[in-house]
Formats: sequence, structure tokens, C-alpha cells
Amino acid sequence: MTDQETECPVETTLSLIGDKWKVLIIGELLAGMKRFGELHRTIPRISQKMLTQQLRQMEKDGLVNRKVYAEVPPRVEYALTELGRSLKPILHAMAKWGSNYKKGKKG
Amino acid sequence: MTDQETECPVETTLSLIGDKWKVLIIGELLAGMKRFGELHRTIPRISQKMLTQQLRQMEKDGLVNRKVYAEVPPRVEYALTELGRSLKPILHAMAKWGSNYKKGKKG
DNA sequence: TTTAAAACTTACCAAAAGGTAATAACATTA
DNA sequence: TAATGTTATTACCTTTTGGTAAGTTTTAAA
Repeated sequence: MTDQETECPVETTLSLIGDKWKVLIIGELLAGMKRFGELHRTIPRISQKMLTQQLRQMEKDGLVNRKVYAEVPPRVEYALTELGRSLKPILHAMAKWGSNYKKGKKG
Repeated sequence: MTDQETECPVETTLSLIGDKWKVLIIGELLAGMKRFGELHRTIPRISQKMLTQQLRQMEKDGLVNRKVYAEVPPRVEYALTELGRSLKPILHAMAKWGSNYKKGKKG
């Protein structure tokens, strides 16, 4: 990413969500805030390491909010920020296109 | 991709375009058909190998059309299919989101 | 004092992605 | 006959990605 003229905006978006795991995570969080463990149980295919990593990156990018409770055992809740929620139309459009695409492939 | 229940449709879409190079290629082809060399000159950062690879995959996925002329030296023209063009609103939405995001990061 | 629970963190390793550079193919032109 | 131009293909190698599994932290409960 030496970005000659600050990179194409589509690439910017993709660098934030163009990722198998992130769209799944966002999809889950669109339904409301979730604890780490809940997320993990909902998306079992992702490893703990990856889930942490992706969430942290999304937090840094301003897409999710991380709320840590001073409890033991720890409780951490993740929720989409407004910015994160603003991705909904895009994900929705992608979902629509994707299911339409699959329909074409089958029937 | 063992896909337990045929994969999330957003993932389907991402598997087709969730890729730095592909969105750039589609972006170019939205302006009209281009020869291989033209594409390469327009996107110099991509290697020849990658450009070929991505185009072939997009052809297989039904996003682009590959037209080979029986000439020497060879002439090959790439153009978006209707399916490929149907991605335009999505790319446009991503572009809009992305530039808005960057605006927020700066100002 | 040991155990348990939740959310990480780290080390290590295997697989995948992607770059470079050399090579092919072949009709036309010099 | 040799060079040229365009679109690939291939081998080799480096980098990146991501999985597994073990360890950490801290308080409360047994």
C-alpha cells in the first residue's frame, strides 16, 4: 500500500470489509450487540485467534465498539458503531446480488 | 469451501469480486471493452500473471467476455458481460462509502 | 488451595498467494 | 533469416495468511 494517489475508494471499502470473516461478523452484529463467546458460537468456523484479530481491526477502523466489563471471568461486548451500521445497504446489495447469482448457476 | 448450507450469499459475491485486482479491472471495463495490453497499462501495478489469472477467473464466473481474434500478434479483447455490468451499483455504493470514510479520517 | 470461566495472546508451522523472470507461439515485416 | 509485437504460461521463490494448541489473567466458588 504505497498508494500513489490515496488509493481507489472501492479498495478502501474492500480493505475494511472485503474479507470472509468480517462480513459474517458484521452480519451477526447487525442483529445487535454480542459477546465474544456468542459470536464465536455463531460462527464456529472462525478460530479464536482470527475472531480476535478481525474484531480488533474493525474496532481500529471504527466499525465496531468494544465494551469491556470489569468482571471475572471477563465479559466483552461487541457492537457496530454507526459507521459500521452504515454498511448495511452495501452488504444487503451484495447479498441480493449473490443469491441471484447462485440462482442463475443452478436453475 | 466445504459449504455446509451453500454459503452465505455475501460470501458468494465477495468470492467473485472481493479482491483488490478484480474491482480495479471491473472499474476499467465499465468504461468499455479493453485489450489485455491496455488493461495492463491502465493498471500497471498488477503483474501479467495476476492479470491473466484474474481475467480467466472472471470469465469462468461469467463476469467478463473474452474475445480472441485470429491475428498475429494476438489480439484479445475483454468486456463485461451483462452480469458483470450488473455489479456497477454495488461498486458505486462501495466507492461512495469508501470516499466518505476517507473524508472522515482526514477532516 | 484448587478449579473454573471468558477472553484473549503467543509460538510454531503449513498452506496459499503473489512476484519475477524466462519462455512459447507465430504471422508479418525488415 | 532474423527481429517484432502481443498474449499467455511456467518454474521458482518469498511473503502473507491462517490454523492449532498451549499459556495467561483474575476473581469467585467449591
